[in-house]
Amino acid sequence: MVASKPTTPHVMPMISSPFSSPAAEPPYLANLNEVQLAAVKATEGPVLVLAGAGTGKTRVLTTRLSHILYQNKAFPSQILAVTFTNKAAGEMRTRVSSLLGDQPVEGWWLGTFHALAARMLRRNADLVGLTSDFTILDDDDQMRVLKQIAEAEGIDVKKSPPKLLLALISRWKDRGMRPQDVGRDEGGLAADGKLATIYAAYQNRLRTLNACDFGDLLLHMLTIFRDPANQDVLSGYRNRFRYILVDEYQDTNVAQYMWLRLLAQRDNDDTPPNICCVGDDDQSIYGWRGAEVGNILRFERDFPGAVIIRLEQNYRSTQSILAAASGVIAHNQGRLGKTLWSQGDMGEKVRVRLLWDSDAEARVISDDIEAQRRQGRPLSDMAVLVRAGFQMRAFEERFVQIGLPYRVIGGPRFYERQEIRDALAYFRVVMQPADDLALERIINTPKRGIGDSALQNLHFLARARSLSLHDALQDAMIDSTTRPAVRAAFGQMANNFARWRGLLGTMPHTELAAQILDESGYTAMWQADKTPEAPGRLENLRELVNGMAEFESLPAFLEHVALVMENNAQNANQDAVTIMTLHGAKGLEFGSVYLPGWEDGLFPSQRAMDENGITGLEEERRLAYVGLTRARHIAMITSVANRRTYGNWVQAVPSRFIDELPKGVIDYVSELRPASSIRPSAPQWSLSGFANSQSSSSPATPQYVAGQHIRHDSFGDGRIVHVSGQKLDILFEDGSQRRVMAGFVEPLDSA
DNA sequence: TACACATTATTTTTT
DNA sequence: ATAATGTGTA
Repeated sequence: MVASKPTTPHVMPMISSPFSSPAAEPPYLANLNEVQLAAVKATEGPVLVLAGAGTGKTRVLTTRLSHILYQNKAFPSQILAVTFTNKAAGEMRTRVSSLLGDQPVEGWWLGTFHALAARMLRRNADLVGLTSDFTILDDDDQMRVLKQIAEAEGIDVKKSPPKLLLALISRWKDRGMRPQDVGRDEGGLAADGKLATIYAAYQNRLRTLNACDFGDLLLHMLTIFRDPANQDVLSGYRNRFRYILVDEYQDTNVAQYMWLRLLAQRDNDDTPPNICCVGDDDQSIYGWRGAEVGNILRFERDFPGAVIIRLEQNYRSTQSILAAASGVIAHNQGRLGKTLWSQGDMGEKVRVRLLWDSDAEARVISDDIEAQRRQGRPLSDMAVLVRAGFQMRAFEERFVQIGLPYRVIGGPRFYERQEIRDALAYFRVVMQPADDLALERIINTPKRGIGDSALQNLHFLARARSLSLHDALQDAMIDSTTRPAVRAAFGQMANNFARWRGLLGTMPHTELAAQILDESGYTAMWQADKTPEAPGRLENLRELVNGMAEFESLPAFLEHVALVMENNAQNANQDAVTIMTLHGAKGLEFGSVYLPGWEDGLFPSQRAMDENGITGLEEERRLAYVGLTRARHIAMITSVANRRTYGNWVQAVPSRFIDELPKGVIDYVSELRPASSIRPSAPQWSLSGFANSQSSSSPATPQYVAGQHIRHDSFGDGRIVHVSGQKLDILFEDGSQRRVMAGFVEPLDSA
């Protein structure tokens, strides 16, 4: 096999270089293959690099950047490099520096879309009615604002949970739509059809709070860029960025795409922009978050004259793993199409294990991990990749039980812990008195005798005089209708905040932070707390203050917290198995990868299929592809016949993705025996659909045909749309389509 | 206001 | 099953 013809990059006239031109072929270009080299050297004009899994994408990206810098085509400050995660940004920074001989590269615009947009917005906040020290709200804050607004609009927050409203509004923002761009009735059924109104009210509220949510960072920049009155702002950035580089392009949403487009175009000039987007349509797994695969599929049309380079030689996985992954993803329609190939060994077949329940699953996987470890493989080179967070617990429990070191990625985040959020709220009020949300959070934490009614009173005062809650504290002190005890509490708060604010800049910010936590009584509150978590919380607070030392100032730290929601690497230097979600595993690789929970409904997720039909299913399939291609040598897929869901046992059917695996590269073993021999209490159901069990073990099971009406114990009545062996695809009356074993249903009509 | 008790939703995936 | 809410009583 041969790599796809390396498309010759078209040569553009060299732009004037800030430094003198270099001469010899730089050392960092060694060891790249032909296609990779082409991708690195095609620095001018629009380039799309389709990088299959394990084809050396990061290497190409970093080398390309080094190349631009090494050749003095641009100053670092003239490069815009967008990554998907902060971690990826960090990695890029380190690798480019090391390619350039360990020289730190300073001053380039490298970061996530959100981090970069925030940086721009801080400089131009006044153009959208904010000040440059605006607060970036996290999920929790957003939800609270939205809840207040929904309630004010008379919405039943039970029926339309703020979480859902927020998701819908975020989706609008992902598509670059402001309230005025949304039609009155576009909100659908949510919130009694008033979603558009709520959205508008929400945006107004954020502006009063001098706050932004994540989507706003981009949305506000779009608003600024598009206003002819701000042409100079846009021009400024356009002229600055000579080279634009985007990683994980398949996961960009519309707003991000438009932001890029605006930056890439030149004023009064049709010179094609030097924009390089790297991605893989087969690894697009964030559609639910507004990502548009269309962006990558449309690249050539968006950027005429674009060069497309395909990286197809895989350096990561064995032939078997690659074949398995390719076999699954081949079932998707509408791909750009790529053929991964590798010169590697066949390697071991991909193991597929059908097991009784989640305990067996955890046991089988942990046994294998220990076997690998005995063969000398480090635990850090192994990972359990789950579809959903709740699957993690079974593995944690098992690993604890047998004393296997592990680390969970993506669990509850440090900055989402209650005590951390409380502490941050104090800091936020100090920095940003208008931050009502933060003040509300801590106004009675620790208890100060400010209850619901006192808070309502304060709200009332604030609204009457158009003040922030913080400023209303002062008024309340002299307000005669306020009870004296409450008045005193308000007064003390106001004084405290004033004093702390006065101390800003007079002492190291870590010291100030510690002082705030002490003087507010917050630390004392946890010291007095006798619950078992209290010591841990105090420890976290200490860690928070220590962590601040790395930052220049309190605001710089708060910015970091808002945007860099990355997990603090717990026991990072310990040799441990990684447990994480499939989403979290994107971009990583491991020697051995364990893929549990391949059951229809869990993976592919029922919800994905119900909500987005075939599109949802295809995204799930891409997730399967991502999972498999994380593995270098060993991949093991497990599926379980019984899974505990919400506390009770639910039967499951092996994932349809298992059927899609090419038989030749699979080692398929079912450890299932007829149910009766293991669980006398289990219902009369047959496992004959599973491989290697004796078929026709239950002659009682009737034969079904498509079109037949059936009844299912838990899902109700439905109609069979498809029969494949003992597996039935049934469309239930609630509208959901599920795959269930024939043994679980009974016929309603005798067709 | 605070605590004990009852009820309820939770299971996608995250910058 | 569990954690997070809400409700009622002291």
